[in-house]
Parts: sequence; structure tokens; C-alpha cells
Amino acid sequence: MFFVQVARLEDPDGAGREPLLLVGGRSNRGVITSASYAARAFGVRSGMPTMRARQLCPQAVVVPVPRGACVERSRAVRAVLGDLSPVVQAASIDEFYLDLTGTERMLGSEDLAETADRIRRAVRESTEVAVSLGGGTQRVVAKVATRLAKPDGIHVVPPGDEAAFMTRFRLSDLPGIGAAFLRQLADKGLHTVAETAAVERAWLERWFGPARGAWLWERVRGIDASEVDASNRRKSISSERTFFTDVDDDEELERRLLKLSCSVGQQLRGRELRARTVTVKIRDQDFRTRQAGNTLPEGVETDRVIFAAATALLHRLRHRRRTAVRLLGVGLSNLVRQAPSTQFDLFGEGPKLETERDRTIARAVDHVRDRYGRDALRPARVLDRPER
DNA sequence: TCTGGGGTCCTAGGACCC
DNA sequence: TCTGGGGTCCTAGGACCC
Repeated sequence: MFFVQVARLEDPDGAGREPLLLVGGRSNRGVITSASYAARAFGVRSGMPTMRARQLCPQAVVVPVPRGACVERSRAVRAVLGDLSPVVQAASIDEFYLDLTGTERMLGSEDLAETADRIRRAVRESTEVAVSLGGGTQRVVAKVATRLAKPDGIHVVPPGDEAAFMTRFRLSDLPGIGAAFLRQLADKGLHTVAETAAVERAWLERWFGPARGAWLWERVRGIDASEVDASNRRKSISSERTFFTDVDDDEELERRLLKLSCSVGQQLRGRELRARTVTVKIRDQDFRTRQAGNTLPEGVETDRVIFAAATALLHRLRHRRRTAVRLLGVGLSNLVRQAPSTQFDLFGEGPKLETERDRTIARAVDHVRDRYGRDALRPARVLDRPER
């Protein structure tokens, strides 16, 4: 419900008054990001193509995702949680894990359900966002309990009740079990947690491999030793776009690639990071998805170098298969901190991918855009076109 | 009904090193 | 003339999550 809530808070007189509200899917080729509960009653689900959603619920109003506002509200929620829990992990824009281990003395006589409700109310009061909380001694238990807490409630599973609690769910309710695994499970006649918990561990390991079998055996019993990781380190930054109509022209693709490269570059610099790996992703008109990546000897941060690497990768992908392109994306990974290199080069300055001048220019452009808007400065042409 | 955009994690094969 | 065993890093693809 997060996206629906934010859309309503941002536009109280418009989206805020629409009971049947769909967020996302602004183009004819898009999907629904989130639907209000009233719209879900018509069978609309997130991830559903917009065309299909409109058919199921023609009266519904569709509004775009308020991206910036969602990021802001998410940060606000995160800040409140950080005040109430020693360990907070952001699992996505609208989902957080709290580890309250060690707070028993501080909480005194308050039981877990009271704590959960206090957190829920505190978030509501300072951010206007309604959240649901699930609680338990194991991560998977807390996660699944959240389902029962929705909307805007709490559900705490007492210690010792984990295995019994899990038996009410279908395997499709468990995190980490998606469409592919569900098909494999159905082949063995398994659809529910209860059915699976009755199968011996050795059989699960034989059917699904030792690692997955053991994992499944534990999950259906509510066993999950994974820790809440509060480090919250970003591992990749990417930007991709599905075109309104497929694009087959190389120059047009390069123009789109330039915009995407600038977008990820700016995000990268905003986080004071550099990237060693640049990846280009293509989805062909027949929905085949391909990607090519290149890991550079040092971290880079300028649009110029990112775009140069991306262009070479785009040509490699187009050379392998040349059909109309539905989606184009640029990704950055292998992220390293933006600290200036302090290591001395034994043999003098080697060839550098980008110079200090490149970086200064890129940051100056960022400043201008921050102050005067994104279109205040734009690339005038495609630079550094390699030989073809 | 014709399939978004942002991510994380895992696997398998190959290059390369000692 | 044919060939080990340990390891790291990179690449591509895929499953999965919200």
C-alpha cells in the first residue's frame, strides 16, 4: 500500500479522494505498481499489465508513481525506526527489518505486541504513513506474520509457536519461493507448508539439491538464522527504460544510452561512489533479455567514461543479435568509495581512464543541475563514438 | 492480458595465478 | 608429452523481492 498512500498524501484532493486508485503503469506498455484495497477487490494486483487492470476495474483512476516523494517518506520512516530500534535494515523502499535483541531491559514490562504497536503509532504520527508490523524470533516468521498484520496492524508470534504458525501458509506465501521453485514443488505434489513439513529432509535434499532442500526444510519450520544486516551498503545503481515503441536505430539507441548513462552517473556521484563495472541490458522486441558487462581496472564516476564503456557494450550486444529493442538499461556495480587515490605509482603515471579534470567538470554539472533543474545543462551530442 | 523499474543473491564456466 | 590442486576474479544468466 506504500505507493498508494504516498500518492494520496501528495495529492489529497485528487488521488486522495479516489477509492479506486492504481499507481504506476502510465504507458500502454506498463504494469501496475500498486493498487488500493478497493481496486484489489476487482482482482487487480501489482505487477499486472495496465491494460489488464483497466479491464478488470475500468472505473479506477491511474496515477504515476510519485518517485521522489516515495524516497522522502521512506527515509522519514527509516529515521523513526532508527530512533526506536538499535538495528534497522532497509530491505526495500517500503520494508524494514528491526532487531530488538538486547532491548529487553530497556523495554521493561512492555510485551512485544505493545512494543510493535508503539512503533506503528510512532511511524504514523511523524510520517503519516500507515505501516504493518510482524514479529517473531526468526526472520522468516516475522516476515510472514506481517501478511496477517495488514493493513495497518500488528501480528506477533510468541516464542515456541514458530513451527505451528507456519503450517497455515501456502508455499507461495514464503519469501524466497517464486514461480520457478513453485513449479518444481508442484511436480512433487507440494503446495502447502504443512505438506512439505511432513516430508523427510533427505527427500527434500534429493529432489531440490542439498542446499535448497535443507533451506526449504528449515523455512517450513520457521527456522531462519539469517541476521538483520544494518550496514545498508548499496551494491549497484541502475536505470532502464521501456520505450513507448520498439527502437531499431543505432543512433537513437545511443541517444537513449547517453541519457541513461548520465542518470546513473549523477546518482553515483551523489553517493560519493565510483563504479568499476558497467553493464548494458537490452530487452529485444521478442522479450529476450540480454546483458553485457565490463569491469574496468579502476573505479570511474564521470558520464563521459561511463557512456564510452556503455557504448562499446551496446555495440557488442547489437552485433550478436540485431532486432528491434524494447528496453535499454545501464547498470553500475562493483562500487568503491570516491576517496582520492593515495597509492603511489611505482613507474610513474599510468594511463588513466578519467582525469581529475573530467571529475571536476562532472561535479560542476551536477551542481548546476541541482540548482537550476535537470535540463539546465544537457549533452549536446554523442561523444567519443568508437570506430565501427 | 503481453509482460516496469529498482534492487540482491546465486551459479557455472573460463581465464589466470602460484 | 600430458597434466594437479588450490585459489581469485570476471561474465552471463536467472531466480527472486517489492
